[in-house]
Amino acid sequence: MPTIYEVAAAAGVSPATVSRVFNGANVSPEKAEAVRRAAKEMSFTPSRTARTLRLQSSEVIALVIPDIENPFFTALARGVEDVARAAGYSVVLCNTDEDHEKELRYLDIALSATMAGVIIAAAGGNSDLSGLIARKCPVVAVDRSPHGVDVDAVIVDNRAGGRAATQALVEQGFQRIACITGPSDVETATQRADGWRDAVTGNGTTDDRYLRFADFRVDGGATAMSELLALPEPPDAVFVANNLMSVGALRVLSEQGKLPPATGVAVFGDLPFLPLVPIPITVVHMPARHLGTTAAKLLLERISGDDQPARTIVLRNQLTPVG
Amino acid sequence: MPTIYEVAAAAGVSPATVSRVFNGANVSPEKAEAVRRAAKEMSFTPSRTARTLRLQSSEVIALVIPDIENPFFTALARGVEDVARAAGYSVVLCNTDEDHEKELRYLDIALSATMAGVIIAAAGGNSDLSGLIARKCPVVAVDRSPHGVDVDAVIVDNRAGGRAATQALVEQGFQRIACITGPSDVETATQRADGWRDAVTGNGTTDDRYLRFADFRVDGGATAMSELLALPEPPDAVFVANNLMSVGALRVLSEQGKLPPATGVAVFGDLPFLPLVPIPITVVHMPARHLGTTAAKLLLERISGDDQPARTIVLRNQLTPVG
DNA sequence: ATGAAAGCGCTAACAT
DNA sequence: ATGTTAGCGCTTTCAT
Repeated sequence: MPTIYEVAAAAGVSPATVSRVFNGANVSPEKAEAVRRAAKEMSFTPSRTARTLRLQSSEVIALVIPDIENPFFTALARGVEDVARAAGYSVVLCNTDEDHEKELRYLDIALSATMAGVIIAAAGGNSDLSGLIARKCPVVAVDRSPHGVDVDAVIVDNRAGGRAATQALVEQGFQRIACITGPSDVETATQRADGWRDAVTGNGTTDDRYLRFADFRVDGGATAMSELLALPEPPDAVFVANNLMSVGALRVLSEQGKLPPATGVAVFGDLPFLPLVPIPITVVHMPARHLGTTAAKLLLERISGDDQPARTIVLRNQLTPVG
Repeated sequence: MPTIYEVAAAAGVSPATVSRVFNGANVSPEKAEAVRRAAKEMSFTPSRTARTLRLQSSEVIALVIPDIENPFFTALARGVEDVARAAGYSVVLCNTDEDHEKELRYLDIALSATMAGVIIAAAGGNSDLSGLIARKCPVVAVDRSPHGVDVDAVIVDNRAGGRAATQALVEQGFQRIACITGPSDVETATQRADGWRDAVTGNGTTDDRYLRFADFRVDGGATAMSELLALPEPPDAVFVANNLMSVGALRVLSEQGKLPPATGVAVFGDLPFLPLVPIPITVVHMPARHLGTTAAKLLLERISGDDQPARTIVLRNQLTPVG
């Protein structure tokens, strides 16, 4: 790897001039040309590492998400990317797999690589953002807002969404509405379950027999659905708190010949790939991409020095019947 | 951000000693302890940037993929991650969106950030890996092997898979078997189409009316399927060359009431989320995760200095009837 | 076992 | 407009 020194020597100028050429500073056309030629000749690429060390900051932002296999998060990632790229930043994705160790490691990297900022959908439980915050590394939380930390957040109203979805089931006349939600240490999971509880209370099914904490993944949804159906008095409807679990739940319902409309189903989040045969399901649409673009915009503001108090932006999620 | 100098001062030792403590070199227990305490006190994190600059290499590897929203690539990513992590490396994902500019940018970053290596599923056309290769940055291609570059590659036999899938359709008695494949500048797309051609030749349908180049995405599959069905003499079966497009194609078939078994369908790649209602489809299983783990292992070997000639590993993809 | 010091490649004063 | 130089934070000889 050639350095600016070698390019400088080849072009007959000083290293500073080479640097200036690559950073758009004032350089006479002839020298600039000479530098560019020499650089091309040697196929010189400026070292980002050295630049980052010198500048104490880079143009890459980290996007930390708990499950890269969930289409919701990949759609969100696309949103982040588009906005970030347009502003000249690159995005690197870090998959934590809902695991705190991995998460911590990535945050550590972001910090010690002096990345420009991080957008994080926190793994379950209390994520430790204190390091980032202490070092004033711009952070914005997305989808899930970490407990007790004062950072920008872009979220949806999980409780209201859960309530609306469940309410739709109530209005459809179902009597025993179950709830399959995510891990109990993930905020969005409990909030959506709270929404469910809001709606079923007074409807006779406050009963926690009908509440299942799963893992936000396909198999977890399937297992929970099986358990519910095995109950002495099985539910006649179910509110599923995320997209992936709904795939599992529907699969089980299908196997047992109890697909909607035989069973009522409402889902928080969009089905990743619509079922081929139209099935009447209630869906709370998640503005995944929009969450991403919004978070990226907030982060960019922070990066450029915006110092106002932390903001929380709540995006609307729309209730739509599907099928 | 405290530096080793400040930690050294606080602990009453030299910077070199601090460095040694953090790198497992020989240091007396007392001093080591003092250093650790001071470091914790100041919540010191060694600068990876400085370390990378000094060492001229880091412990992160870049995984460059063309479509982060495709479950095939995310599964592959999981495979890479698991192997890399176990060896102490972190993986950052770079989404190129099948776009050469983005790809080039990420490769440039990998290089100028002196990453340990890169695993790449190249965007369509000829990816330029020359920079990486010239600088001896370890590279392994996965899923798609870039043209005319001599690098390790982990792939599947696309042509054989396409042939087998189509052959299954032939054996099921279909007469006019169409093919929906990916972009014509993506190797895997043309190879799978070649496999289709192998199988339909002699079956009367070599006719390119039945061949469609789409974009490897859901909508592309849907559009292509619509076009095919609008033909004067529409096909009675279709071989779809990737997972996402099959979702689109099946959707269109469903809308027109022509779902299998009315129409024959064979797919290269696993349906991301199986249809609820069992539908008889032939699937060429893609060992996505395995592609990832294998690529990661090859890369790790190269990183540790393995200098043998480039290898190409062809993984088996298994034909399975589904539904 | 420990310290002093050079240097990884770059940028930004400061000088000219 | 251009060159000189110090220094970003770390690792690693080379001494001791």
